[in-house]
Amino acid sequence: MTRQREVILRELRKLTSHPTADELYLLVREHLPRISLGTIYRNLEELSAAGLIQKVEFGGGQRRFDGDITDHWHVKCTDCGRIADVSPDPESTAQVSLGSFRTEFELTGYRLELMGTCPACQQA
Amino acid sequence: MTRQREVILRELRKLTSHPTADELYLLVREHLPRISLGTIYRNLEELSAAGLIQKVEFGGGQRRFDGDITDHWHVKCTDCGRIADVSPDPESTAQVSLGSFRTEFELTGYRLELMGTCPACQQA
DNA sequence: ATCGGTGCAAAGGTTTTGCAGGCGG
DNA sequence: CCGCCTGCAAAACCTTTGCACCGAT
Repeated sequence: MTRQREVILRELRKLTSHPTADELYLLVREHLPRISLGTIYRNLEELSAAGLIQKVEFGGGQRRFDGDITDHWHVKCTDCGRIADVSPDPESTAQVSLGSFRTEFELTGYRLELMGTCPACQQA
Repeated sequence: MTRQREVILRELRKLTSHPTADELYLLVREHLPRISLGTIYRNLEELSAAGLIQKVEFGGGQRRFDGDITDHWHVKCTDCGRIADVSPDPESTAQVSLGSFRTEFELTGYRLELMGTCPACQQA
């Protein structure tokens, strides 16, 4: 755990905004002005592999990262692109059960991405 | 509906392999040798906007396209990367119901991507 | 002294776009 | 004749990688 990795993890955990590598780069640079974008990417990859953070890969856009590794889903606003968390209550976690799909694949996981309109865009 | 668009749509509908733009480019070029990759992308975008085809955007990889627009999901093999269809039977469609998520977003849709091991990779 | 991690810069791969020309209406 | 669509090429964009250097063990 280098200084760089430590700061990246700390800054990411401060946020609930699911930043891109580039957005995080700008934030981390305030603490480590000489850090490079390559280092950001390398460490985000490491942290993700170590299970300390989560990659959020909505199709079409660029990769985003989430410091919250508790079980939850994401919803993306189709108007402004903002991504928010959706907490998994007992009712909704029960909804996706890998056992009940008809396929010859041996299922190991899934990604559920919700789409909708955020409160701000609903008013506009 | 130009000749180019027509051929692209026809070739895509022939396949169940969820090709990338580039893979489709190679196929379409056998019929229209002078077509450009830019035209492929432009038309796939148009066709998708018109609801005639479907974009399949698994996170992390490159964009894929599906000529089958009936309601179904996709499963990606985590070993070989192959993408297959999962037919939605009455049992599994009932599993995802937008009404039961706890969020302030007004939900309009979702994307469910399954991950697993395909029959071929299970043996290997 | 060694080794992993870093900064920097360049490369890489995919997708988008500007532009002039062509085709159909 | 007009306007849309094309082919071509360049640009744009995000991410990865090679390399020399540094810092800590």
